[in-house]
Amino acid sequence: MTTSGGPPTVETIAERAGVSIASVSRVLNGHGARPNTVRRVEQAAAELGYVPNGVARSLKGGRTRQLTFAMPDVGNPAYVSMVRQIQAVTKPLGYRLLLHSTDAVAEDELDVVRSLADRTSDGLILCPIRVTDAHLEVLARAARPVVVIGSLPDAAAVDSVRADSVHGTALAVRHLVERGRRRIAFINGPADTVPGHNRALGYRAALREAGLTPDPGLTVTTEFGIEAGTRAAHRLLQARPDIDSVFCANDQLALGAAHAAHDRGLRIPDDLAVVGMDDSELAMAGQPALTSVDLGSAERGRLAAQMLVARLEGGDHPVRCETVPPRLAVRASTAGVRGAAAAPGPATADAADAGGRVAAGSAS
Amino acid sequence: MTTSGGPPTVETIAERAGVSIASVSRVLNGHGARPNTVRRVEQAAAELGYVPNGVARSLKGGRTRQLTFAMPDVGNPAYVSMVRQIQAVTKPLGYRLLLHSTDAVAEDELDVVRSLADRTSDGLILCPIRVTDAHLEVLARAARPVVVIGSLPDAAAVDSVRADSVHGTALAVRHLVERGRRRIAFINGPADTVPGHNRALGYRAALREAGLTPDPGLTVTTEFGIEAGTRAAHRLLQARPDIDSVFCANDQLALGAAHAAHDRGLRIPDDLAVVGMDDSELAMAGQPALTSVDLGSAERGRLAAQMLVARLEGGDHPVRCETVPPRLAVRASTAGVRGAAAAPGPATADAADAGGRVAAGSAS
DNA sequence: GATCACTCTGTAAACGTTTACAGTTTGCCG
DNA sequence: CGGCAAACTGTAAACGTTTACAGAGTGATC
Repeated sequence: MTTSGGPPTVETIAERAGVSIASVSRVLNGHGARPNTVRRVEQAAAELGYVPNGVARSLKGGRTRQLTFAMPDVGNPAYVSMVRQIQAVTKPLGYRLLLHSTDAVAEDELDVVRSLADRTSDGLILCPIRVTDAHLEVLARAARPVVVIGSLPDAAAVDSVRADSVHGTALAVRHLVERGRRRIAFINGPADTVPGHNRALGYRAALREAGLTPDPGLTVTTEFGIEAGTRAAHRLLQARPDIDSVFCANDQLALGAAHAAHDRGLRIPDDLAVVGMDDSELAMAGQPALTSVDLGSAERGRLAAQMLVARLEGGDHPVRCETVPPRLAVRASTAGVRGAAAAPGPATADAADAGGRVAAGSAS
Repeated sequence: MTTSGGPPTVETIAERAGVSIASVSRVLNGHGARPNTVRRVEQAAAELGYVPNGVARSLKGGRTRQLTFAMPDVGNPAYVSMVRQIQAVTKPLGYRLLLHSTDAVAEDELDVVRSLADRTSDGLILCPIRVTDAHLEVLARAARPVVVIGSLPDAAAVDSVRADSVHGTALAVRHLVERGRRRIAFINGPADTVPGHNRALGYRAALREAGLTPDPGLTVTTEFGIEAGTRAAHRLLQARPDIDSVFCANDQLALGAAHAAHDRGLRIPDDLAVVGMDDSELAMAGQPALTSVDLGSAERGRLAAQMLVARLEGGDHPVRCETVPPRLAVRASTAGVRGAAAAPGPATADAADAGGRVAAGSAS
């Protein structure tokens, strides 16, 4: 007999039901058959516990119903929340999700895009650490649709979703100004990255907008990490004890800064207001809880997934480039008004609770 | 011409190189050919940018080189560190990783196992929320190798890796006892889970082992979360102000408890020692940093991946069931010796720094 | 009862690869 | 230069599915 050891196939079912493999396929895909045929095929399939081979299906159908998400670091909470949202969009649609950690090496990023040519994945969501010319070249030839999370030159014919670090930073600085702070320090992450550069831009712009002169002595850059934040804050506070607030490039740094303040006997927010970035769980871990800029990681993931699916299932449409507006989660670390000189508009003291309310920010 | 619009295939290459598709395949897989043939095929492939179709390969080869990792929640740091380790093991071996979030619904877990029959994945690492009879049944029929991260009945013929919550908890309690604490409270997570139950077991056992009588009034259970921890700790400290230390079922609860202590003007570790569990970044977020039990999430992920790969590539071997021993990361939240009556051995005061040193625990 | 339209079914090809087998070439040796 | 072994090459089948096409069956209608 042809139906030997292995798992059942259409052929096994066909034999058992006494029909052809075409009928088996049709019944199983609901393409219409005589009731009698339907019954026999379904019974045979049920008895043998038949499950169609997905690989064969993919080969015939020309698509795998698999999507790939490639990002620098699985551990980073920002990417974790992207994964969660991507799942939320794609799982109900029956897509499987392949996870690829590039470990922040550019060549690995290029390889992921190139490997789309092996037809293993129907589409890709890519978070490049930095976009080089090589990226653009490879993206232009990509064998499958790609959505990039990050900034791309306008010329690139690739869908993308970007955060807005400039306005996100400005949002934080403006908030501190409204709370009456004037000597606003800035602990930045590595400055040689696009977001790092943009944060510096937003910081200076927002200060000037508020009529304040950016003071180079109030900015330090450091690698990311809680302890790095503590060290940087100590350095700042040592050199410039007059600082009344600090904005940090992520929540790790902010929490570290809060620790430093505590070590020095400074009270938050009375003596030092602290604002972080990412609105991760670490912001809630502060005591008091930290105000934090949410650059919309979750939203970016959701959007990217939707755009990719639209590319796959919808017809043709022009290249999309979306910018997710930053939001500010206001918490106790910036509560209270020290000086009211700044904001002549309606008082903002009612926003001083720790409830984590959120204010929309502007997008470019 | 047969080579039309689509991407190049072996046939396209064969035509261009003037050889048969068999030769193309052989050259590309290094199975030996005349130098002249090799040269022509390689040139043709390079010129056309040929990439073999992975789906067709999988169909012919009977394996996809894809593995699936299924867990309840992508956001949970414990699973995140598992993902990272699994990647670390499988990526160098050329496996792709499919991520499946079951959202903690049992039926979804069963479906993942069942869907192994579609041949889309070569193997599965499953983290079930709880193992039911239905799980065992489905696992017994699994079409591909499965490694379960979690506890399985001995009878199950499935590879598994388990944590040891009992000894992990005991490790924490013993540490507190050594530090001179006597009224050791316990904030547990949901008690109707296997780990929740095991923690309760370990807690009582370790107390008795130290000659202390477990006091039901010193244990509370709550859902997980920082704020839940704060509330639970307030309740405990209100009712029993004599408490001198608290062990919490995860770092969120521990951090919340630390906040509560701070609110009440208690100093850590002097007035209240705090120990958490999972050794996540939150433990470092405490001020002072929190001592925490590491149940070995990373190690479990690594082991599970290795076991799965061994099952796939190695020959047959008996079912393995590994238990990962817990470790204690000692930090400042348990520093200092208040009473020396407990540990008559060498003083342990040198472990009182915040350096996060790690002590091995016992495994069953 | 013959014709027709219609539905259902089976055969075979296709997706793109690898590989068993048989056939061809090559080089070597006597 | 003939014979032989070894190395290489091509044809065809196989993996398991879906589907175009043609053929067979069904029922309705005249």
